[in-house]
Amino acid sequence: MIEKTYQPAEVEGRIYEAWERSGAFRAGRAERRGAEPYCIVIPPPNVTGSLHMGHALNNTLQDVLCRFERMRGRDVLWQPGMDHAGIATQMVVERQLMERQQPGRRAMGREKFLERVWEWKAGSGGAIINQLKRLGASCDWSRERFTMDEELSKAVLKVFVELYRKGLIYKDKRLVNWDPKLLTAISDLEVQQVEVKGHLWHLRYPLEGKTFSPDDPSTYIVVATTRPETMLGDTAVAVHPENERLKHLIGTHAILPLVGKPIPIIGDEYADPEKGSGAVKITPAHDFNDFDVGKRHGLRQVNVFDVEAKLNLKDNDAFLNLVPSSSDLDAMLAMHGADRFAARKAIVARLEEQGLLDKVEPHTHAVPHGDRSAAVIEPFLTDQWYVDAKTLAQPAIEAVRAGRTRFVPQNWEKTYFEWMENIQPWCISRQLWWGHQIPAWYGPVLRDGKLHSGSDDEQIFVAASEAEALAEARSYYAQYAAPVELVAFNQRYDYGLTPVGAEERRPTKIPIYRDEDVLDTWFSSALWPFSTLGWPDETPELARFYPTSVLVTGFDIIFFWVARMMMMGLEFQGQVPFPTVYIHALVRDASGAKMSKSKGNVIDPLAIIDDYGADALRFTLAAMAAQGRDIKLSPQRVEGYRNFATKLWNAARFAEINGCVRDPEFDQRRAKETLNRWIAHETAKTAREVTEALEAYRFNEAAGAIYRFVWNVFCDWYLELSKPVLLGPDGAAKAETRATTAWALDEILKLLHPFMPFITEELWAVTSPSVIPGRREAPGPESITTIGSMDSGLAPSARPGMTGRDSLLILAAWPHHDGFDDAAAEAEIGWVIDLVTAVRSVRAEMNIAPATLIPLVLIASTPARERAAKWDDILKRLARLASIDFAVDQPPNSIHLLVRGEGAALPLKGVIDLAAEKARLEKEIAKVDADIKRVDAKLGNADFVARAPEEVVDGERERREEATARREKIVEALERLKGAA
RNA sequence: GGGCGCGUAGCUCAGCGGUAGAGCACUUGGUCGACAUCCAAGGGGUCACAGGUUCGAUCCCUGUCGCGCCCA
Repeated sequence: MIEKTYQPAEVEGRIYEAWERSGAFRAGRAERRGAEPYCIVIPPPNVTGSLHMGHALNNTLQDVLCRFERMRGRDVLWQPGMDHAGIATQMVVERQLMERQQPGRRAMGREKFLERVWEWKAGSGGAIINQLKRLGASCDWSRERFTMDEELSKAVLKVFVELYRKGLIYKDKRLVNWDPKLLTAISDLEVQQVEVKGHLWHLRYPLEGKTFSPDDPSTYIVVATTRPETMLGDTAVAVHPENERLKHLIGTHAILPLVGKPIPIIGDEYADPEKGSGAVKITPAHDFNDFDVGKRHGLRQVNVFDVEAKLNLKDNDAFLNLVPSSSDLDAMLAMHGADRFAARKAIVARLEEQGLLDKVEPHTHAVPHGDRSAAVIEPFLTDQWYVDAKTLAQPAIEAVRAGRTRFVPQNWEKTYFEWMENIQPWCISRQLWWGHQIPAWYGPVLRDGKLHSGSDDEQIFVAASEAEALAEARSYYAQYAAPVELVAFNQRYDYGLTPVGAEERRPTKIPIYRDEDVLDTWFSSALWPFSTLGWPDETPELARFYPTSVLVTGFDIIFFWVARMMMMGLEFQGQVPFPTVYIHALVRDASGAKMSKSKGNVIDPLAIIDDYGADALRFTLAAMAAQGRDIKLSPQRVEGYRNFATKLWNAARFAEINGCVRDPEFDQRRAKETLNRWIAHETAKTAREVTEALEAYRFNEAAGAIYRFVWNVFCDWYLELSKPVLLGPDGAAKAETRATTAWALDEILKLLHPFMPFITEELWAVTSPSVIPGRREAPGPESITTIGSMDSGLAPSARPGMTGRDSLLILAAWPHHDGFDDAAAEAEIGWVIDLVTAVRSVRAEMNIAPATLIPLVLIASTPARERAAKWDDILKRLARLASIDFAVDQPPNSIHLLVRGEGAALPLKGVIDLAAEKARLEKEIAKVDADIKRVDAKLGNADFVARAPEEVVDGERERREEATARREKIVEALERLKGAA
């Protein structure tokens, strides 16, 4: 028996286990060896992550596609896994150490720390995997991958080495986005620009050769800056070359206040004459724009901060170069080690004392913040590894232009092109421990027959392994007898030099050491579509599933991930990683705000699943996933779809109660009963709609089609119309209707399964247990022979007479009805529906009590009379009629109806309010008149008749005829009513 | 400043060159054995505004206003 109510919490876990045990999620199932492959790689969630609504949407859509294609017979691989989230994970573990008052990362050392990270991962990492399972994700978990897995790490090494050898990876000293809290570089994409209310300080820089006087503007130049503390690193002042007011100063020098050294005043278009004072200070080591200006003019780069963004002045050769000693300088040196914000205050104060502060304006500007640490990012001059993204981007751009990869919706192409065409070098090194350590080793450089070393001057050996790196180094240093030794970073300059002669010293060993840094997590994610399939090995999976079929992701990740997968896929596989990228919306809260922890407006998908079931959540997300718009999620909407699940459940119960048991011999196309032919017709139509919508990634349309079919067609009409037969005497018609009901329900379960996998699988099982095909007489639950791996743990409700399923629903064949169509059945049942609806309308309007049975008179053609006779029972029951009679003319004192062009009347003498009926008819006439008027306006327009397509004009003519006929009948009815009154 | 998108029923959103749709909310009535997580009926929209293209515009184009996001 089907339970009275559906309990998602009770069912979902059991069903999920059954799927896993059956092996249904697995790619490469033996019976699908010859099937077309279908592959989606999951956007790997962070190992630190937990399921939020964005994941829920993203994975629901992927699961819908995978289940759909799996049912269509394809060999589906939904490749799951996670990425190692370098910064986030390291932060989590460090925080944990701190909370437990254990030694910090640096105290325990790299190796120990990494052990701890792995321990953490084993313990509390990857919680999201189980959460995905609760959502119903049908990933092939046997193939789960992690970006730090040995195999995937191998891929990372290979890619790094190859790109390095091609010159597409290189080391460079440039400004990076430096996080002074996490002490690492981050990429442009990990920087969030935040609008901050700050100030624009106008500073006076005295001109060389003049005696500074605050009262004489000709003795100084005013520069405007938002970051006065960087002035210690200024190496020029720039003015626009066409700035009439200031251009005469170009070529002269200003004296850098507090430092006292002259810096050139240069002409550069970067200085906007309209902004600030028209002159800007140039600090190449602390500003991206200034860096470029500096390159153009050959300016020195003076870095005045340390890695924590504290003033670094003592022993700073670049800063102290050519600086005369002074009390100002002493004061500045005394601030060595001061935080940048404290330095700002102190410097501004000192400038003000000396009359060098011109003015201060409030100024709102964008300040870069680290997306993980929230610290203000410092442009910082360091050596880092870069990928030549510009070169790699070219084929990736071309692939989208040529349509080898298309975006759905297409307009995201623009975003992709926009970014790709302006792409910057990709900084891939991170000063972290958790991640793929860069396979680069350094040793002293050989020049003029001597070994030189120093942090800016080293020989680099890039190799896939330590052994290879050593081999390379040995051949490089072949002229020395001294052994090449791998040493720790802090021993990198230890040559153990031995004196040979008076001058010469020879090394007793040559140290090489490995780069301490790791790679950006996205570097490994970029390889995901092929590294997870086994590359660099030539695995059968790689051959079969690459390129993958589609990528499903959010737009926020186009730059981070999609673009990079395109680049790497094309470079290393020679093919795009996916022909289609489906970009879905962002999930927002009910009022449209982005969900965020700090706003406290997060809707937890797991809480929704607890309250309404996973199916309701999935259906909601799919139904709202219209292309090109964000999803504003409200629990109310989920509740509505929970009700939908309940509706289906009850329909199945109704079928069961009425003995609607599946008959494998039954062929709906040969059904004899019109009603059954009708539902077959409607089912075929719905199957087409759902299929076409899913093929076009129109999830909301697919969901809408099945929703309407289940509720408004199957439940509201088919089941209602079938009741007299099902409740009536046994016979061929009843048997056929039972079989049809069971069949239609099965088709519904299949069509709905991608959206609501749990309840459909449960009903599939409950309505007929999985048994070995051919074993028709299932004697009882205990002795059912289940298909080995398919044994389910599903509700064993086998009863005598039930016939077995060939498989779980998840592996059942998707409906396709080869264009089955029955217009005659549609006409007949449609008429019944319309007639019942029309009568109900009148009853409601006339306030006729439900208990009152009323007579119906049909003024209609012979076919309608036949139909009426045939549907007599139904019509009486659903429209609550006392009798159905026939007449040539409308009887007096009756209400007039029009159903599919034919008249009907409800003689309601004494029951109806004649005045009300008169008003109703007049209202209808007005409606029809408006209709006619509109059509006439069109048809009266010669241009319309001449230029509009023929079928449109014909349509209008037909409409006019119909409307006129309708009008006549209503007028007639009205006349009769007046006559009677 | 550059780019993308949105403004349709009270709310959330579909739709889209040829008579405006759904869910929720609302109103009225309903418990006949699937379902009150339900059934039946109903009200409610100059499709932001102004021009233009067209035989015809909610839909295409331009502009205005309002809102959001991304990149500088």
